Amino acid sequence: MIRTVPKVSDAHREQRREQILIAAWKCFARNGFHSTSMADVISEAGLSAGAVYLYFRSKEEIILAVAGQVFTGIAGRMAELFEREPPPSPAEVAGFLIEQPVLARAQTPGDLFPLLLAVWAEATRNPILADLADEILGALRQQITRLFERWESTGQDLRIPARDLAPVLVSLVQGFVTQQALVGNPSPETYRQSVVALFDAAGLGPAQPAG
Amino acid sequence: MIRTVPKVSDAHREQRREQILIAAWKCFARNGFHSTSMADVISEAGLSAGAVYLYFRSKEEIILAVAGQVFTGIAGRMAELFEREPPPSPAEVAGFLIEQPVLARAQTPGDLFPLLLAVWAEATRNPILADLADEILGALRQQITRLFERWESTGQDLRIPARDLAPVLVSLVQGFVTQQALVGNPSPETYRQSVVALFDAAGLGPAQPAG
DNA sequence: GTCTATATCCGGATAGAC
DNA sequence: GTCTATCCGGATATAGAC
Repeated sequence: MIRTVPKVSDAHREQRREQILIAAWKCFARNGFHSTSMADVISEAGLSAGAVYLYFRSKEEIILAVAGQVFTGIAGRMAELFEREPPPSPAEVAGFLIEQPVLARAQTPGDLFPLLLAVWAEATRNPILADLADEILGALRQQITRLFERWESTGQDLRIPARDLAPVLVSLVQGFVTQQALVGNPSPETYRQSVVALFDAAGLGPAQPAG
Repeated sequence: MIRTVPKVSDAHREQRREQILIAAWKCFARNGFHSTSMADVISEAGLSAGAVYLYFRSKEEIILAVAGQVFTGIAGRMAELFEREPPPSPAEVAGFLIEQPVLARAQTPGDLFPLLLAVWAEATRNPILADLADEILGALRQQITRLFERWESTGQDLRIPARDLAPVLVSLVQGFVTQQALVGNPSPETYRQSVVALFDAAGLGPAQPAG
């Protein structure tokens, strides 16, 4: 006569975690990690303290989960670029990355960009996040480097070592995120256009003749 | 028979404030704003709580003072570029800004860059810092724009509106700061070289013929 | 002017009822 | 599994002696 444990278990558990992470995402985007209290997250999630602590051991654990999603979300859309034929030019890669800095959970970039700044700042202090940042940023650079090399292999001239140009391209995205978060401009369209024009002028655009 | 107030007053007062700000600078660079306690700052300054609160009303006030110095320090070295004759090319401006992101109080960039990320993140939440960021970033962009226009006036072709290219250049600096803070590379030399090469290739270098 | 000691508050995490 | 009430540590800011 042993009653079975409630059947909800697994799916329910995942759903609850998601619910909490979405709430935390919103709070962190609004107020950053440190000005957000557990009470804020709990209230936003519409749960109780006891419930939240059943799914996450600590605030730290929630921060790591959210920050991890933000980080990995950035590199997520890269695969698409590898499928293009012919291989995209550096100008195209740059334009793509600026257009789609992240999708992930954010509906509006207004939510995402300040959160990104918070994650970067936190990563300079939290060893676990620092490791993650190292891994993700390394992978992103490597993928960009490979895309450049593929483009070179079609007979184009990069003029700068692919390995060295990749961080420059990453900068263009990070700087855009930073300026958007700080002052709300330039617009993605204007900025993208300027960057693409710069790459075009440098002979790294789509329509450049080989050599 | 009224005793005069101690003569140290003014100079001493400034010196004490400096002492506290330097201590706060160090603490904030190490641990960020929110993980730094007043006890940390007080201990680093070698003073007592009572003394510190005599010169600053609150932790908030200290944060604002330090963040303000960090922000304004960035735009400080720009004047030098305006004195150069002939006007520097965009490549030269970019190279200069990457070399000298800030001098200010930081002995080593290792101290400065994480602090910069902390300030940027904080500015997305603190209205006073947000205003300051708006002001400083606006001024920086405008100065860069003017430098571009001066360069154009010597018969060079920028190909991109000066006003639109300025944020791109700012990005290249912000992205460098971010990547340095996160993973410690690329080196300033390598990065500067790549950026300058990109601008050169785009016809924005020092030795390009007019037209 | 400077120090020590402390009042006060706030936030994270838990215990135990239901 | 979930909620309420609460504990406890730590941090800011102050009071009062010297």
